[in-house]
Amino acid sequence: MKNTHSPRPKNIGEVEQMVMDYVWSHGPVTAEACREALASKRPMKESTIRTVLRRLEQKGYVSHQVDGRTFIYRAAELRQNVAVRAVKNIIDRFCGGSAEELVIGMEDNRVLDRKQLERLAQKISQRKGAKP
Amino acid sequence: MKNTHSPRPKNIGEVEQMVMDYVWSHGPVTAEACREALASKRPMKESTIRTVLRRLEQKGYVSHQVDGRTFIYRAAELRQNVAVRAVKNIIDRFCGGSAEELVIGMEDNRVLDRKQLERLAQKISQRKGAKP
DNA sequence: TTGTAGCGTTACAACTTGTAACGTACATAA
DNA sequence: TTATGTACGTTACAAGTTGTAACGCTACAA
Repeated sequence: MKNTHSPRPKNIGEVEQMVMDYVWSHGPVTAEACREALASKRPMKESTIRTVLRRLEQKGYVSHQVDGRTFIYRAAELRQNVAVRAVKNIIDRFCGGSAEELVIGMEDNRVLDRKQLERLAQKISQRKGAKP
Repeated sequence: MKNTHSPRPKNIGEVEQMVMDYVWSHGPVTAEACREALASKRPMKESTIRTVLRRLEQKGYVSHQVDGRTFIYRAAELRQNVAVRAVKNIIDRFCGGSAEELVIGMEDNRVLDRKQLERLAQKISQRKGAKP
């Protein structure tokens, strides 16, 4: 296994992750809406949630657009794409770019069970004909 | 997409990763051997490499065994398993535990190309009959 | 004009990561 | 037996990250 080190992507903290979850689940949000939604799980002051959102924007996870005096934040990328990039990074770092062994290893480690693997194989075959 | 947050695993730094790469590639190593091997890419003082190895041990990536006065460090887990756990974590955090969409997304994002997907499907089918 | 909603600036503590000087324990050569 | 070197732990420190928030500024409403 070779090991190509790609530039490590900006990590995401625990609170940051929570906020992203909310932004991904519900569409564009204001800081206040976000704060209120997370209030039960994670009470935050207004300035706190705003700092978090600002940092998420610096990291490229969200972007904002101004509506009057209010910032509307929205996810800059699909959740799935972020996940894929994160996985790609792991593959580069640990598997020399080859994802195949990894996926097989996912069964050995029960990340995917046999049923999921079968559905997976099926989906893959369905896509055989898809355009590049 | 639900989102179950599993306890986030100890991250691994850049130098730590390099050291792990070496430990994974070559079997059990002493601190000195490790230091010499990485010297061209990353010159480190003796105490530095030892600190790194000690921290890696705290994080559970390596374990050591004493031989006379010398510590022999060895990987505590297969590289592949660490990779799989890292991926599993991403799946839990981003995909509510379902890896399938992720793998499909890996083609859309060209992490896996069509050929790899086909080999993958083939490998999966080969394993259909394997014992659990 | 004055309160206030909504944002940026600044700050700070805890933690992580890379780096290393220094100290300690033990073995071996002189 | 003493001096020396080997191999390790302890301690430290700077830079970066993350969570948290107080404060202050500005524009709009009453």
